[in-house]
Amino acid sequence: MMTMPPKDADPRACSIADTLDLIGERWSVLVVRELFHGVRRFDGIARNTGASRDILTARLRKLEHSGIIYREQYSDRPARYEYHLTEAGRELGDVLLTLLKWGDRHINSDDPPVTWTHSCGADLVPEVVCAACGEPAREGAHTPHGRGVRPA
Amino acid sequence: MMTMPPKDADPRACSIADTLDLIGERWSVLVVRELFHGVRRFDGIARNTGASRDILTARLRKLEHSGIIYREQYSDRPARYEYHLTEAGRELGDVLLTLLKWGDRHINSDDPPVTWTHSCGADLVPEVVCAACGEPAREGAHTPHGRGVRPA
DNA sequence: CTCTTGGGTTGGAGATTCCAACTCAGGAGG
DNA sequence: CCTCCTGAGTTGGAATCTCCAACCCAAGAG
Repeated sequence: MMTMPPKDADPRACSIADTLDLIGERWSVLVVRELFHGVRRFDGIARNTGASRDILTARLRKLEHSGIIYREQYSDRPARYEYHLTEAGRELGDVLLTLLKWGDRHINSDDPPVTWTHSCGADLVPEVVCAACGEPAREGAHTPHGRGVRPA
Repeated sequence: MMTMPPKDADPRACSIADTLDLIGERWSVLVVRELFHGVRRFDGIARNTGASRDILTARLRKLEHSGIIYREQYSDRPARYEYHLTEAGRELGDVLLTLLKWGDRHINSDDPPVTWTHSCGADLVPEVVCAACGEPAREGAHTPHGRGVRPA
């Protein structure tokens, strides 16, 4: 049976919530992280994330059904698979980068565990900007519109 | 008792994982979302997220201990509180925006439930760029460095 | 004097997650 | 031939977490 929200709840229509329905369970984001690191096989993903194997199986199936990853057979008899990101999965890189930046600033400011070199040569510091004007997005985001908005 | 990883696991040192330890449980991100929408009180957050009240209490306490939110008393007798984002909490806005963008593109492409107007006048489309060169961050992120990196 | 609002706490049921152990198939070493 | 190792899972049972309605208390409204 699907779990239903409490009787008096009225959840906001929201793409954040919808996205978390796909990747919000424990381990899912770390699975995607491993694929970005180029780790493509079950055992490697299990080891590097810390997920138990049964749960990892469930997460991989769900990510596959959600169109975020696909698996490719690289051996029959016995069947062996590698996992890959789809284009939609690769676009989750933006989410991972903002999570990484926050943790680097607020938890590991003394010693960031992983840094990425950007193609421009600099150590990558991701910044979220408005596509229209190029200014930082967060501070200038005002007045939400749409059916997900509530009358205060 | 804290849950321990499986015996054969060797989790990667990673700011993404560390950040998810703070906000990765169900409802936490949606609580932060509500604070960005200006909803500051327990009942409103419960209604708009769909979280049950006991779990919401636990999440609010954890977010508070993590330095992401703080609560301010606006009434004694009976004690009543409003929740607010700290500066660290406000910086999670970048994470929310990338989650929002992904869901808008891949789940709700026909009808995004909430859009934000940016201070420049345009509808906000968040983009993640390299702070050094201004080019998109994701495609150009190569060769990770640091103790969180594994030998393939 | 009852109802509503606000901010929780409690109890018990049900769902999820944990982890070790097991499977099956092929290849390597001895 | 016999055993170990790798890969990709499955299975069982225990521990943990989540759900949700019901309860609590205090103040204000009708």
